[in-house]
Amino acid sequence: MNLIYQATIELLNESGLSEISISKIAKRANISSSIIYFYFESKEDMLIKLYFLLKDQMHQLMFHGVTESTPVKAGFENILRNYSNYILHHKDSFLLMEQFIGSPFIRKNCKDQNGGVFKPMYPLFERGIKEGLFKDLETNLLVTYSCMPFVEMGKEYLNGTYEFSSINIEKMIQMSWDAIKV
Amino acid sequence: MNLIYQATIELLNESGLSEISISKIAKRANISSSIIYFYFESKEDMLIKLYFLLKDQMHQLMFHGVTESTPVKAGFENILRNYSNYILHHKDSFLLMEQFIGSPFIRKNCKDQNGGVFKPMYPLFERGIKEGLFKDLETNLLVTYSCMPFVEMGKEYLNGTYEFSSINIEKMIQMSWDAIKV
DNA sequence: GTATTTTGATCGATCGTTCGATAAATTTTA
DNA sequence: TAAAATTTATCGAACGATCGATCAAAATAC
Repeated sequence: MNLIYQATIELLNESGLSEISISKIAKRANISSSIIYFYFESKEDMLIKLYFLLKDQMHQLMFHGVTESTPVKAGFENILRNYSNYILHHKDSFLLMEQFIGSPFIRKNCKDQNGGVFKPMYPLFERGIKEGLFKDLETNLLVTYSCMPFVEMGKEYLNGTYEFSSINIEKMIQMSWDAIKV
Repeated sequence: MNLIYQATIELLNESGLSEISISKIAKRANISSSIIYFYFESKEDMLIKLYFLLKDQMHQLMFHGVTESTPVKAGFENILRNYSNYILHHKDSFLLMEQFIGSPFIRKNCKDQNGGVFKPMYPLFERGIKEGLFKDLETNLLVTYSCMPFVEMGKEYLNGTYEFSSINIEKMIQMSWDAIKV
């Protein structure tokens, strides 16, 4: 099953949702195409399960070492550092998530994921607002100003137009903090 | 030709790149499928030309009323206001651009567009750095912190989870300015 | 009446999916 | 524990449908 996922990730990042097919996945994974229907109901079912798997993996990495009792500022910094490491060390997964998020395919089939992939960060930010650390604005606005620059600069890193060095990452964490602090 | 484009935009926003086909486009536009090959070399050729058309339209709207002699701060604010209006009044175009940008299809076929869709903003930001208004950082970093939150909140607006009111837009312009000012 | 635009028919290729046949692993029986 | 029965995993072949693309003929415009 991991063979199927891996081949799918590769092909999607190479050619995109428009070019993928069961036979191409099977050929890439060196398996028979029919076996995919032993593990999954359909092509769509497989893609959706892959999306949720990658999303869960990302969340696990993002919140590593951060609990409800972690101080807001430390949690904020750790999550952004974790997310940077995710971009650095799981490029395929990161790129594919971005492709999924931009496509109506996921929008249509995954009603659950309202609030986007950064939804699990909301409680931390709401704590930050309560403690008077963050501006008293909509939570999704604060999360967006904190996280989206990392997403975009991650793409530019994979594009070769930005360096994701420790120094640059700390610089960005500071900028994000400045954008939303009171 | 506009019939073709319009049908393509609709179908792409409804079902995505994975589900589109020449015959579906023709059926939606109430034309024969063969005529698409009179105007375009191939399906890919058509999609690429549509992408460039939408990108140019977006740029025209974004820079409306802004020239090289516009003061940096006024230019900055006007561009973000223009972009907000673009999101508000060209939802289909905005959504499709995001889908294109996330897909390897455009990455592969449009080498020209390095720097992303916000490339034309770079000169303004470089002026801002020279004038000592902006932090002396990489231009793409400044542009990202200014614009990407608008992209994300635009998606949340279309999602029904954020209001793109004048007040909120001005609030965001202020936040973007705060993030990158010295 | 020539040039431009549009069509319907049609091509081979590929699509997602199903099927029956088995190989491999596990469980049940005696 | 050996044999039999069942379950799980994999395959290649094949299905009708649709794919992107072509082309000669028809329609339209000038």
